[in-house]
Amino acid sequence: MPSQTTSQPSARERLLAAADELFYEEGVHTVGIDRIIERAGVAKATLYSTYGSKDELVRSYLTRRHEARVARLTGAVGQYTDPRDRLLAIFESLEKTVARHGFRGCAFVNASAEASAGGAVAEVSARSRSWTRDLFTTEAAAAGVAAPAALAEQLVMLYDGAMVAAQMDQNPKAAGAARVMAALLIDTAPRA
Amino acid sequence: MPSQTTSQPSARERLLAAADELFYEEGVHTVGIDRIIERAGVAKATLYSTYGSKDELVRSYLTRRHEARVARLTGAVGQYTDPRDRLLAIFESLEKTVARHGFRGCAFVNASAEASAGGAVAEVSARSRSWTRDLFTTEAAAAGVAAPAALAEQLVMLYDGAMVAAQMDQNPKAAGAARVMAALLIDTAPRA
DNA sequence: ACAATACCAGACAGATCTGTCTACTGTCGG
DNA sequence: CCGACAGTAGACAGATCTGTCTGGTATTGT
Repeated sequence: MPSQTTSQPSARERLLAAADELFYEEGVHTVGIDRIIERAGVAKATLYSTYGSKDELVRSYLTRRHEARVARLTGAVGQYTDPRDRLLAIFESLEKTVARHGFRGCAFVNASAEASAGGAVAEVSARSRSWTRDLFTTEAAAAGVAAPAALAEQLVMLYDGAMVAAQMDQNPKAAGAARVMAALLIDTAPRA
Repeated sequence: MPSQTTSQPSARERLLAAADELFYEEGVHTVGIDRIIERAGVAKATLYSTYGSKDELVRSYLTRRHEARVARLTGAVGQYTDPRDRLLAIFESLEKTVARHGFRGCAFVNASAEASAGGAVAEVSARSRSWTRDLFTTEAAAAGVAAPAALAEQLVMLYDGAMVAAQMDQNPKAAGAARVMAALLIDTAPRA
């Protein structure tokens, strides 16, 4: 049980918050352990007794990013009942995400760019992408389209493309353009 | 003038070829100078007398990638005369690209994920993306659409999204799905 | 009161990375 | 024939990175 007399969060949480900011802003490889413990205000030994290795901290960072995405998207989708609205809500949420100050693209794509093929990064990324695709597939099926998996594949591509455009071209309006394309695809998709 | 008595390419070209392979496969930050000179069969001093720094080698690597893209896409587009075919030819070319063994996503997106904001990577990436967007815009205008820049923005997003999907989901068929979506967008875009 | 726990500060080892420097080798033009 | 040049091999400096270890401090449960 961590001490909670002070109002500060536990060392574990401070470490994860510092890692989240620094890894996302500057890249997993660029940011060293020393930068993280300095920002977290935590001793190096505490990091290693808590997370064991940098690789495990990276895994926790991506897992946290995934959980944040799940919360964001399920919250957005849950605001509506109409299946078409629920699908478009994902893109509305994306519009807010890419407009946030400090947006720097998809954490999973970025981390995968610097990680080796079979490691923790690939594993968590695959899980997160699979969850996202399933969300699209479920909602597409609820919308009554004939091939929900195919529509989901298209919408995921728009989702990814919008994040790349927002990051690389510093153009947050890309997400709105993706939403418009998504509406077109949803409305022209053959129904069962 | 480099010596050409042997059939080997110059040290400069061997270095660039080695850097291209290794940087793309494993990431700019992960691959050290020693790995590159070892694969190129070149002395370390030669690398530094030729390129000056690792950063300049990275810039040359990305410039080479950009030139390859220009050659690939202009070649693909040039096979057709009908504006619609010329636009779709870009996606046909993409289908071949992502199906190639060792495809690992967009070199510019990947390099940007590990580079700082204002450096050589950002500069070359911006130039390449601008060229690509202009290609789409020019062809969209030739196709007679009312808002060629807007259609180009959409098509670039599909282009990026397909590369992300092909890389992250190991799904080369994503590029074909992007081509189908592109055709829909081109055909439904308002004409002038 | 006291042992366990959680944490901090920082030295340290060992590896690795970029970039420089020295010394040597082969080739070619004049 | 010889000086200029391009390149090789590898030692080296200096920085940085991960991970370990020592020693000290404060809080907590019993």
